[in-house]
Parts: sequence; structure tokens; C-alpha cells
Amino acid sequence: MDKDLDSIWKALSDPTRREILDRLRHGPLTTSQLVAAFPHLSRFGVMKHLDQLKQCRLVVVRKQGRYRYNSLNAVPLRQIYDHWVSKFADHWAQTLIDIKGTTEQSQ
Amino acid sequence: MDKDLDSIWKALSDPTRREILDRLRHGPLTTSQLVAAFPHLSRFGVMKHLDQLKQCRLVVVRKQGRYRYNSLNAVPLRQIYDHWVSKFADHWAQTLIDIKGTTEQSQ
DNA sequence: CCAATACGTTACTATTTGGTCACATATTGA
DNA sequence: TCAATATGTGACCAAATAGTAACGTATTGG
Repeated sequence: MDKDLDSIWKALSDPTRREILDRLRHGPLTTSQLVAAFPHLSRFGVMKHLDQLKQCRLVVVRKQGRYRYNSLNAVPLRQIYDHWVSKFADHWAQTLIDIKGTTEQSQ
Repeated sequence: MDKDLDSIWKALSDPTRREILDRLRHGPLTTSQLVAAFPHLSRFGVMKHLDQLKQCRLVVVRKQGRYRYNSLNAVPLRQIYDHWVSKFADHWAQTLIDIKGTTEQSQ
């Protein structure tokens, strides 16, 4: 069950991929536009991140001529929330005060 | 800002660690109890996962005699939600219908 | 056609990650 | 004390990951 969500979690674990998703919030971008947004990465570096995001359907692609428009699909995000994060929602209420300081921390 | 959340995402990206958190939902468990729950892993394997969860405060520890009680702290989860996931909440409404099939997928 | 632009892929490398074994420390109770 | 239980750590290994360079394909416009 959670098996399906695994690739989504993996995809989200990388800050570059999260930033890609963030940039796609405001609308689709072509691959080149995304590449330009990450000057410290190679084009293929960005494309590999995009591939992973496509694998788990967080990004969907529409090809138009020589352009490829990448757009955000929030459905997998919702799945993560519904199938996992929401289970801990009760805990949020109970642990509003972080237990920091009252328990030993092993750094 | 998101910098701080990085280790939390990383911690959550592993299915074993997510299962540990899941088991801690119902109350604190000692390290040995957790180890027993993962027969396919070595004790130290489990402990290393626990270490990562402690690093980002998803798990907090209370030492009592020779037992070490690990308990869930949902605060970091809430941070992830508040600082990141919630930004996409509007998208959930807009993309209730998965775009699957209507757009090209690159497998 | 042919050059320019946009995108795709194969092959390779370095680092991180998940995992183990073996050994060390600490607490409890007979 | 001393053995049993519970936990902690150093060293090491294999696989996955993030990244690169270099080359290949496809679409457009002159």
C-alpha cells in the first residue's frame, strides 16, 4: 500500500526537486526554462530530476513542437498526505509543545 | 528556511524510518522493542535509522535505567506540512482529476 | 537543405546511504 | 561480584544517488 508512495517520498527528499515543483506552482515551464533556473546544475542534471518527478507523476509533460511543457500534478502530494501524514494529525494537537528540553537529546 | 527542513525530508524518505514513526504513534517503545519489530534488520541497522530520526527531532528519547524510550514528536511533521505541503493545497482542488491519459507520459 | 534550438540518451564518476560485524559500555539483579 | 540484558560505537562494504561530459535526435525557419 505504502509501497506505491515510496517513489513519491524519494522524489520529494531532494531539495532541487522540491524547488522544481515550487517553480511549477505558478504554471507550466519548458525544460529549458527550468534548466535556466538552476545555473549551478548541468542541463542533464536538471533533466534527471525531472525524470524522477515524472516517474511518480508529480510532473506531467505536454509536448508541443520542439518545446516540452512540464507542469505540476499535485495528486501524488495529496496521496502522501492522505495515506500517511494525516495519520499523525492527532499528534500535532497533543504535541503542540515541543518536548525539547524536557527529555534527553542524543546529539 | 527550507534548509532546516531538509533533514526531515531525508529522514522521511526511507520506508523503514516511516514505519518506525508509524509504530511510535501508539506510544513510546524501547530500542529493543523496535529492533524486534524489524527481524530482517540488524539491531544496529535499526539504531542508525533511529539516530537519523533523532537528529531531526522526529523521535525524542527518554532514558530510564537501562531502557531507552523512543517517542514520536510530530512537530517536525507539522513544519513540513506548514512550510511546504500547504503551499500546494490550492492545486489539490484544481487537479482533482488526474491528468493521466490526457497528456503524454514519458515512461 | 541546413543551421539553430530544444530535448533525449549512453556511459562514466564521486558521494551518500543503508546495511553488517565486532567490540565496548552501562544497568540490573541474584 | 558477575552474568544477563540493553544500549552505544568504530570500521567497513555494497548499492543507490547526484552529478558530469559527450554524443544523438527532432523540430523550426531561412
